[in-house]
Amino acid sequence: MSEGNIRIYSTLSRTVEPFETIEPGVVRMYVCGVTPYASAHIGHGMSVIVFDMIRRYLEHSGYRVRHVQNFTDIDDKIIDRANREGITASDLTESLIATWHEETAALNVLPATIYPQATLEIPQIVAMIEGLIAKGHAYEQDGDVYFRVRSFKGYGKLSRRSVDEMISGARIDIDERKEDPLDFALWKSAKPGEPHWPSPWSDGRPGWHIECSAMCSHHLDGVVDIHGGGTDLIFPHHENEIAQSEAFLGLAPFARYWLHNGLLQLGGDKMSKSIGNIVSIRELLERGVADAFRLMVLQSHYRSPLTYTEESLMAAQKGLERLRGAATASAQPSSSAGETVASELATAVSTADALFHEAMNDDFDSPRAIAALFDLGRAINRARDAGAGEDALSASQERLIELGAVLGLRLDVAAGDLGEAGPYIDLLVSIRDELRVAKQWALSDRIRDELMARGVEIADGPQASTWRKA
RNA sequence: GGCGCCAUAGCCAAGCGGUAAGGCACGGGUCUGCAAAACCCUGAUCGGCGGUUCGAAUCCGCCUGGCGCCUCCA
Repeated sequence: MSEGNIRIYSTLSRTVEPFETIEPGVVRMYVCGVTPYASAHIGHGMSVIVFDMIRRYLEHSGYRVRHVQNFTDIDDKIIDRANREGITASDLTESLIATWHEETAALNVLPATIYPQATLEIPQIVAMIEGLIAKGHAYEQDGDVYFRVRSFKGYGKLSRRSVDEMISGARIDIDERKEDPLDFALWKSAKPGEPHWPSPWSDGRPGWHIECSAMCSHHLDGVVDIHGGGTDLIFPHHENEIAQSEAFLGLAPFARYWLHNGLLQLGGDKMSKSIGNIVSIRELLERGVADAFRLMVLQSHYRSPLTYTEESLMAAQKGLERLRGAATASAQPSSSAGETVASELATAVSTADALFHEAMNDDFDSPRAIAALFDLGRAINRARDAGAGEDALSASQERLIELGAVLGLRLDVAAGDLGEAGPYIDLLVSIRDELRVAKQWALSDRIRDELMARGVEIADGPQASTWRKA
């Protein structure tokens, strides 16, 4: 295993650093989840796939991963949407959270260890705010509580900006109740009709940011190894989390490695709910291209932005089929290859294995790792064509499938799962084989074409034909 | 205005100091009754201009063109 050899780029240092965990063999990973107020789009899908890949590789490398992904299940947008639909905020969020679990599972994302929700952690949040007030890092004002940004000397270290420069940016709300325009809300008193929870300052709700600090402390013992999210969260969200957590805990760094995935672009712009250029995860699932989407995402480095196009999705689909073909192809009936073929294949396996791990250890370079998988796939096909035996072939295919699984790619798919149609297709194909022996080309071609039109692809072998779901 | 990122073959995309991975598409070939799949062959000097270096796609500067963030955002 590769534990101890991994290097990770951290946004905090802007450099690649050796990965060392707080506790040996255990990774505490906190990834910012969604605010469930609308259905999830493929940008969320990309992020969740990226961190799933990272988590899988860490586990593959021998670590135990405590993976926490939160839901920020109370905020203005949730309240607005719930009011418009005439349901409660929690009805809305519970429904969307349930859907989230279904959809991410369908994307082959491993479940996080814990999925905390802001509204179920109010006591921890209140306690943290009290602690911040006690230490002079926060203050109450008419039932609201604000974080005193200038009381935290490290403010701006993640996003690399200084408080004085931020002042000049004219987009900061001037709020008379704040001591300083940069201060941000930790607790907001409820307006009439809004959901609220009791606190020493008012019946109200937590501000954005504080829930993540509180849940991190509660579920991962304060400091974490990896803290992740999209690049759009660097400022203000993660900057504010650092301020809150480090001010509260009185130690730094609160997170050792800050990982940020590049954003998915659509039509040249960032896909965003507010712009409205959305492709939902559901659409992807309904089309049956979830695995192709994962391959598309992982064929680009996680830190780079990625533009989603139909063309690149289809290219990934073809690539996926290629890998699956190599992973599941059967040996030729007349396998009589010499030892040269077997030993060349064995060499290809160990080469691919080494390249794969080398790439993944280098800041999770999945594109390079996948290139090694394609190389292995070619070597397998080649060996099969050269008449490699079942044993040599299946050993290498197992390795290909295992490495694919480390990335969450399902390469070991059954040749054709069309449910109850299977036996009937088998029948048609075997009749067609007899027609072919009788050189009844017109009829056999017709069967092939008709099946193809119904999503079944036939491949003629030397002995018999095989079929698979196209 | 501030902070930051990016620009590699038709498209997507690795590499980040020693003479360009991989995928898709295209073309040629092998195999096949014809196909499909598979396999083989074929394509780039890395946005532009300077500089550093024995040597740069990789480092520095300038320019051009994109993009993200600056309190909604994975």
